[in-house]
Amino acid sequence: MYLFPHASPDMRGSADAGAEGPGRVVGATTMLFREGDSADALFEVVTGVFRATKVFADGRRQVVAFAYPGDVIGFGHGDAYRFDCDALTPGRVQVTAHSDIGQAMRNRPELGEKLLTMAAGEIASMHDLSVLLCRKSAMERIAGFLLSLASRTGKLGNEKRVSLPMCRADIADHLGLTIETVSRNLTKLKIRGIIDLPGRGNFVIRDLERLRGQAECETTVH
Amino acid sequence: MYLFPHASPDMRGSADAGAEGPGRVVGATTMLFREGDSADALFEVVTGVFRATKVFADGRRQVVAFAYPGDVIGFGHGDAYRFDCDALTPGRVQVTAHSDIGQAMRNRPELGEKLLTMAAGEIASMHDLSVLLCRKSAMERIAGFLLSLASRTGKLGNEKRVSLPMCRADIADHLGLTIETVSRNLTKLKIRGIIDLPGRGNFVIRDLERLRGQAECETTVH
DNA sequence: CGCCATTTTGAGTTGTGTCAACCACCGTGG
DNA sequence: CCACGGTGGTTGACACAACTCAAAATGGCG
Repeated sequence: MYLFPHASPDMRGSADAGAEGPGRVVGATTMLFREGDSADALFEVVTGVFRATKVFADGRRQVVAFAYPGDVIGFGHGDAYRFDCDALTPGRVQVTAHSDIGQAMRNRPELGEKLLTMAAGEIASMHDLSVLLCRKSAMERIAGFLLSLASRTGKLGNEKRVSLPMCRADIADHLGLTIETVSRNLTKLKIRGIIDLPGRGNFVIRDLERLRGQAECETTVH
Repeated sequence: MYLFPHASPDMRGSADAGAEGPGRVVGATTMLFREGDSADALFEVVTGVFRATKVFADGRRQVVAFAYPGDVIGFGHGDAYRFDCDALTPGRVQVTAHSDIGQAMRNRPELGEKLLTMAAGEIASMHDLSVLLCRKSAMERIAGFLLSLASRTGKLGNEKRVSLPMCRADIADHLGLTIETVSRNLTKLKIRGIIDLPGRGNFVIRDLERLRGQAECETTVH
């Protein structure tokens, strides 16, 4: 789910060292990069929410990840970026050129191991993500998604308003569902009193335990 | 799909340096490691086919990957392996202790970048895998799987017999389907004259172009 | 207030899963 | 050599979750 949930303090230190000033300020809908652009920098999200999207020839779209403060975007590409990335909200990103990272690694070989460990963690979480996408029901995916948003914004508790800056289409394309299915399941959670939907762009967890239950295994898949 | 399709010559060189002799010979069904075992080595497949499997508490099973000669297994774990790995056929693996890799990286900092590039490739291919699992129809997945097997065994052409060393359950658990769906779609491909199934453990591509067509976009998903 | 995009709701379809029976292959043992 | 049993694969009937198409409702904004 996260591009880089495992970013280690060392990594962030190196990013800080390589970046100039307080980071780049961007407005909502600003593109950080497009698929095919020369991949020459890492972006660490300082504030705001970003969206990584892959569009296929036949029009199918996959929102690869949403990136929150602390997440790092731009790793896991070759010479060129493999997907688009833009801002869902105004925000700020710390930019580090790839060349600076190579430099830092030559100076501090142990940094390489740190990065490698990070990458290993990322690979493991992608394995998990594959499994989840491939084997979970719509309700499990949506409940799990809401939980992950609450967790990442530090509001994993009852009665706290959590921001939902992405539209239904983004959620659908992230979870491999349609907007109708997303909407229906959100409504179902609301009717059951598990969440509340006070206007667009927000939700409230009313019953965390039951939401967790929905994320587990509502229906038997396989 | 591949655990390590991007293994660079340098990487393999280092593996050779660290391994003793011509590699370890294993029989079919030999376990290389189990989930939870202390993750202290990398395995590069020399001959044979290996299977990486993750089993969940609720019994759901995911075949994370099949590894063919040239693929490397054992990367992307933390201290402990995150899934089981066993041999589908008799084979041979080159073993390199993790400690030797750290050592080599300290001596040759550029090796770290190589490994990092490998890891980046792995992350990218996992992104792709997520997309495929999440958005492709059963037929697209199966046709794509057959194509990838043919490609990896160097038999990507018409009328060549390709080995299919894994059982239907393995294919199903790899592609996120049931054995019945796998079987039905294989039969459908056979009826249409696109493939042939001459006894267990093999298949033949009769019409490569049409198989590619099936892998693309048979039915509209989303 | 009125427009437009987004979201929700409804009705019907369909692909894939489930359950169950059947078949084919293959090694074993009489 | 053949009967047997077991494993793995195929086929069929049916159910249901999610998709598709369509229309109505809501919310934001000028």
